[in-house]
Amino acid sequence: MNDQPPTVRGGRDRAVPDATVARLPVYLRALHRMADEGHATASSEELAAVAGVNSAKLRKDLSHLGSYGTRGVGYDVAMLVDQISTTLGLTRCWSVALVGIGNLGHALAGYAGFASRGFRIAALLDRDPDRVGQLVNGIPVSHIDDLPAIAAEHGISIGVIATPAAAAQEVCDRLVAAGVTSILNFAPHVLSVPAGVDVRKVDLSIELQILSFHEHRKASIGTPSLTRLPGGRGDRRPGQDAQRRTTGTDEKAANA
Amino acid sequence: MNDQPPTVRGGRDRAVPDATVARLPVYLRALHRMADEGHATASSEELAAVAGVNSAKLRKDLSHLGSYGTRGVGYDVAMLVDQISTTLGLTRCWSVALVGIGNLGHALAGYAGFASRGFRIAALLDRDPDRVGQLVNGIPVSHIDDLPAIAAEHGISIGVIATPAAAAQEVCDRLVAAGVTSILNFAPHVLSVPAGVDVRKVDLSIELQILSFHEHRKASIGTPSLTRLPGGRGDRRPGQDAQRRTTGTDEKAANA
DNA sequence: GTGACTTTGTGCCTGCGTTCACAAGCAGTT
DNA sequence: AACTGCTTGTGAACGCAGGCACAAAGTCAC
Repeated sequence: MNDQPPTVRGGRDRAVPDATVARLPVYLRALHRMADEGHATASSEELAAVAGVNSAKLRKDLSHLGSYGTRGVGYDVAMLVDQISTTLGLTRCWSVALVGIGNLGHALAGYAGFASRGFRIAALLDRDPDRVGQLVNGIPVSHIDDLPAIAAEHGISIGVIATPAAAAQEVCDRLVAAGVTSILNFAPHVLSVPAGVDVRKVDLSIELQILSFHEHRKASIGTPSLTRLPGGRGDRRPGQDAQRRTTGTDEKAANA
Repeated sequence: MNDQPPTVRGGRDRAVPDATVARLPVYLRALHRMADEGHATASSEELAAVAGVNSAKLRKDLSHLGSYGTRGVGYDVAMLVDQISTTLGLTRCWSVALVGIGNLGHALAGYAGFASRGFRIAALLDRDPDRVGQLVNGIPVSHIDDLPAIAAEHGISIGVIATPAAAAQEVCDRLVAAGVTSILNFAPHVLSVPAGVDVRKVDLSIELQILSFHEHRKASIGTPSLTRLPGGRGDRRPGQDAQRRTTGTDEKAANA
């Protein structure tokens, strides 16, 4: 059923677990922040605090990339940035095609976080003739029919789907046909793709529904007896793991 | 260290695992779709196909809510919709406060998927005086300073942060002070919250970076020897698990 | 050069999540 | 009423992930 190892093996024998890959971007952000604050070196405790994770987990994650720390000192911030960037493939610039220039598409086209991480939105695509030709954030909107030519011209291998659910599968098929092998899907629809194509989904309403579950639970058990959550003394704690699994999730797109 | 069981226990003895909770919204969407297509009943195989998961996983997930299937027949679609909705707390309407009316905030304010799932955006908030008073999607933008009054008035317990990273923690603190106990964070910043407050994060650039990793890997191992992925015969397969763990996510925000 | 201190890297254990495989159970037919 | 066929619900096994605790290994001071 599953003919590929769950954790993707890289060049030689260094297998980077999916859970680790999902956290590397967080570490990268933390490192950039510490570099801005003037730190030339950072211990696993410091980094873990900024990244919102356990220090042992961080060390184990980084150990999968190799030994880039100095015992007794910590990690060299600049070197670690390079190493993580290399592992994530961020040393080059990726051209991205964004399909669906509606409400969300507009926001994504203008999202600064993409460009700052080396992702260039090379093409905006839509089906609506009225939108074609418009300039969005300085980029002209092209018709979806022109996708093959545009994808070939810019060497696009990553696509973002921000269409309504009904159009998502067809757009997905077109992207794959145009050579796209990684897709970020914002449409609330389960995509089917050939083997070798990676799909990640972001579903905004699902996130709210998961929060609703917890809120509902808190409300129902909070009313009768326990007035407050057990164990909580009101002290702060990083609440960031509250994320992925949904997103959980989760990472790999192994074969069928 | 962790004084609360990892899987949240509901009313009596039915513990719903976090991974299951994260999938319930997907099942709910699949059920709505099948209802629209005229199915009064659905087998676990059919539902699993639409939801993009393993049928055994779906059955085990649903078994945590109780026995609502009929052996030899399948699940009653309408009853299952009710059951999942009740579990997720979607039988009532949740009022949501959205902070940060920039590019992304505009898109979120107009996102139809929220309203259709029972989430009402009761307030838009921003710090910029120029934005205050504007109508966005028919909702007036209020100043962040008015949050306490607005939150109390509408009974808001869920907040969405769509501000720049630099403002996220302060906004988070204000939301918590105003009584918000569940937060959906789009800002690329790790939030610290008191115990009892749930945080889920959605980081758009992280998703792309994870795709970049896989793309980078495909490119580097694809060139030398293996021309295509192993095991892939080009046939379709639902590639949706490729999601959550980042996003995943993951779920719980237990105590510190 | 030696000692004390700090921090990394990792072995080990525990627990959750996923999947297989099958018994239990219900509907429809004869 | 008994039988056949189909589907659910779950027991059991397996693998990944998280976290503790410690040995290895480096720096700094003297």
